[in-house]
Amino acid sequence: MEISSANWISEVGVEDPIFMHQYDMNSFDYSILDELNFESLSAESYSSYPDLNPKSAHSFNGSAIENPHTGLESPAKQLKTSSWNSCTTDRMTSMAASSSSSKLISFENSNSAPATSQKFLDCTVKPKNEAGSDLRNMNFPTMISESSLEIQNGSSKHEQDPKRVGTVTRTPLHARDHVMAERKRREKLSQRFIALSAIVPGLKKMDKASVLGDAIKYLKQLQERVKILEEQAAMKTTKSVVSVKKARLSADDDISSSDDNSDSHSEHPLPEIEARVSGKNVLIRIHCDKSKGCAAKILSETEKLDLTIISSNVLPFGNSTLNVTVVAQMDDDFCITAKDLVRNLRRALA
Amino acid sequence: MEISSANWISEVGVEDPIFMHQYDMNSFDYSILDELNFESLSAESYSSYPDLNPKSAHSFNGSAIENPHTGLESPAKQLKTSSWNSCTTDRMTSMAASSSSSKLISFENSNSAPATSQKFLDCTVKPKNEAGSDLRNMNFPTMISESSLEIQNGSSKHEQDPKRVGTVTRTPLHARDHVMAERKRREKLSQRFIALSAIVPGLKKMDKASVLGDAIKYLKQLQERVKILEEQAAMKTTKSVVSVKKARLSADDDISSSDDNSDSHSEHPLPEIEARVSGKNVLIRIHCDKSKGCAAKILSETEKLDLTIISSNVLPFGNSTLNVTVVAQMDDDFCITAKDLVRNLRRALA
DNA sequence: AATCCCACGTGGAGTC
DNA sequence: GACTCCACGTGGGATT
Repeated sequence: MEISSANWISEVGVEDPIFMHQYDMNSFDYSILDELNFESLSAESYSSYPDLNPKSAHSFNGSAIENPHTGLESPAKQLKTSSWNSCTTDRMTSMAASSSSSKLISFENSNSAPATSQKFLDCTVKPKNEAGSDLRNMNFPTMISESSLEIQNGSSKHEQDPKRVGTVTRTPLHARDHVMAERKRREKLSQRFIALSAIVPGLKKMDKASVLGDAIKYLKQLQERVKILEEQAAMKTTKSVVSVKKARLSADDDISSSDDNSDSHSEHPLPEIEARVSGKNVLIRIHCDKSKGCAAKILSETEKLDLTIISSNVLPFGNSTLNVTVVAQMDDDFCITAKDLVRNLRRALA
Repeated sequence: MEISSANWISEVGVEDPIFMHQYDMNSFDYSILDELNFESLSAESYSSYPDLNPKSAHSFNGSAIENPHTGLESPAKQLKTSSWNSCTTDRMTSMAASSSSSKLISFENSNSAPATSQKFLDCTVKPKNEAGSDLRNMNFPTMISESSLEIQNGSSKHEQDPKRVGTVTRTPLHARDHVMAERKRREKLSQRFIALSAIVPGLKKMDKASVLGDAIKYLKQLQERVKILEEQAAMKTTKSVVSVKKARLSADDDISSSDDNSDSHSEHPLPEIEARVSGKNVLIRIHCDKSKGCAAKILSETEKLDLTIISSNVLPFGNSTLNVTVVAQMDDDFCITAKDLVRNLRRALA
C-alpha cells in the first residue's frame, strides 16, 4: 500500500469542517518552489537558498562546525510562525469564521517534500513465531542482562581510533541523500502531527507531546463511547420492534379494546404475520428475523397451503429483519380464511 | 497545563488490557548508569564509555566531529529490539478476542538500566482473564523513578574546543542540561507514541509515521462511528410506532375497531398506512386504491419527508388495490417518529 | 547496496 | 536566566 504524502493528507486530512479548528493548513505551500531550490542547491553553496526566516541572521560560517561532515548548513531552519490565539474551542459552530481567526502554526515549515515518490507503509507483516506465548517476557530480562554485560565489556576495552578509520559508513555523496531523506521523513512526520492535531478537538497546547497525549485521551474516550453506544444499539435493535396492533395481525388474540393508544408496542415476537384475503387473492406480509432460508421457507409454506404465488418481495429492514410480502391466489375450490392462513404460517415458521 | 511524564502515563496510559497488544513498554532504561558515565567521560577520551551496541565497531574518534561542541558521544545509543509478531486486525468488533496476539516493539529501548531502576509505565493489569491467557506481555513492574533524570552537577572541568568562536549560546554547563532535557523530552514523546500505538488497533507497521497515520485514520472513523451511533441513539428513543387504523392517529376518534374479528379485511377506508422505524431505517407499507400515479406519489411524498428511498415494491392485490412497501433511510440530522410519518403521508395522500 | 527508521546532540526561538 | 520546544544533521541498526 502506497500513499504519497500529498494523497495522504487528503485521505486522513482535515477536510472535516467540524473539527477544523486547529492548525491552519497552509503547510503545503512550499512544495514546488522549494523543490527547485532543492535541486539547485549543491554542496558548494547555500547562498541561494531561500531563507524563510525573516530575522535570518544566521551566520553560515558556523556551518562547518554545526555539520562538520558535509559542511552543510541546515538549509531550513525555520521560524515557528505561531501566531496563535488561544484555541477557542468552538466546535462545529462557526466554520465560516475559521479562516478569519486562522491560527497558523506548523511543526515544520521547512521546504522540500516533492511528494512524488515517497514510499512508506508497505504493510507487509509476516507473522513470525506466533506460538511462543512468552517471548515478550523473555526478551526483556535478557535485554537487561545483555546490556549490562555490554557495559562491562565496553568500558574495559574501547579504543577510540583517532583517525576515524573504521566504518566510514557514508560517503559524502550519500550523506546528502541521507540528509534529504531524513528531511523528508521529518516532514512526513510533522504533517501527520498537524493532521492529527486538526482532528483532535479541544487541545490546548500544540506541541507534539501534548498533541499526542490529548489524542490518546481523546481516542480512548471515543473508544469508550463507541463501546457504550454499540451496546446500547445492540440492545435496542433486539427490541426495536414494534407494535403493530396485534389485533388484526394474529388471529388468536382477542382484540379490539385492548390496545389503546398506538404506542403499545407490546412486542410480539417475530415473526409477525399478517394476511388478508380478497376474493381469491391473498396478501401475506411477514416481518421476521433475517435468517438463512427464511424467504424460501415462507414461499414454500405458502404454496403448501394451496396457494399459487403471483408475486413476492423481500426487503431488508434494519440489520436483522426482513419484510416479506407475498401476493398469491387460491387454487380453485379452495378457500381459507386469513385467520387460518396466519395460523398455518405461524406454525410452519415457528 | 503541563503534565509530567510520569503522571502522564498513568493518566492516559495503556492500562486497558483490551487494547494492550502493541509495543512492549520497556523503554526508559538509560538512566543511572549512563549518568555516571556521563560524568566520567570527558573530552580527552571516550575509552570508558560503554558501547551498548553489540556490534560495537564504532570508532569514536569521530565523536569530536559528531558532537563538536561538547565532545560527548551519545550515551545511549540503543539497540532496537523489535521482536514482533503479527497483528490481527480486529476492529472494535470482538473485544474479547482482540488481544490474542501481542506485538512487541519499542521506539526507544535503550538498555543499561540494571533492572532495579527501570522505569516505564506502570500498567497495572488486573487479570480479567476473559479471553484467557493472553495478557502476559505486560507484567513488568514499572515505576517511573524520577531519579533517572537527575543531572549530575558540575564536573565539567574541561573547556573543550577553545576555538568555538561566535555565539556561544550555551556554556558547557548548561549544555549538559540541555542534553538531558532533550533526552527527557524525546523519552516523553516516545512514550506517547508507544501508548498511542497500544490503543490503535490493527496497525501493521509500527514506525512513528505509520502509527500516527493509522491513529488518524482510526480516530476519524471512530468519530464517524460515534456520530452515527449517537444519532441512532437519539432516534431510538422515539421508537417505532405504528399506525394502523387511523382511528387513533388522527384526532377524530376511532371507528369502532370492534370489527376486527371479521378477517374480511379492510373495512377501514384506504389508504391504510403503516410505518415503523428502526434507527435510521424506515419501513412504510401502504395499502391503497389502485390509481394512476399512486405509487409515484407515494415515493415522492416519502422523499419529501427527508427520507432516502432504499427500496420499494408495489404489488397488486385484488383488482383494485395496491400494496406498496418502501424501505427508506432518514437523512442525517433528521428524525421523525413513525406516528408523524404516518400522519404526514396520510395528509399527502388524502 | 539501498532504504528506512530511529535516537542522538545541538543551535535557536519562544515563553515564563 | 531557566525552561520548553523544535528542526536539523548524523551515525547506526534493520530490512531487503
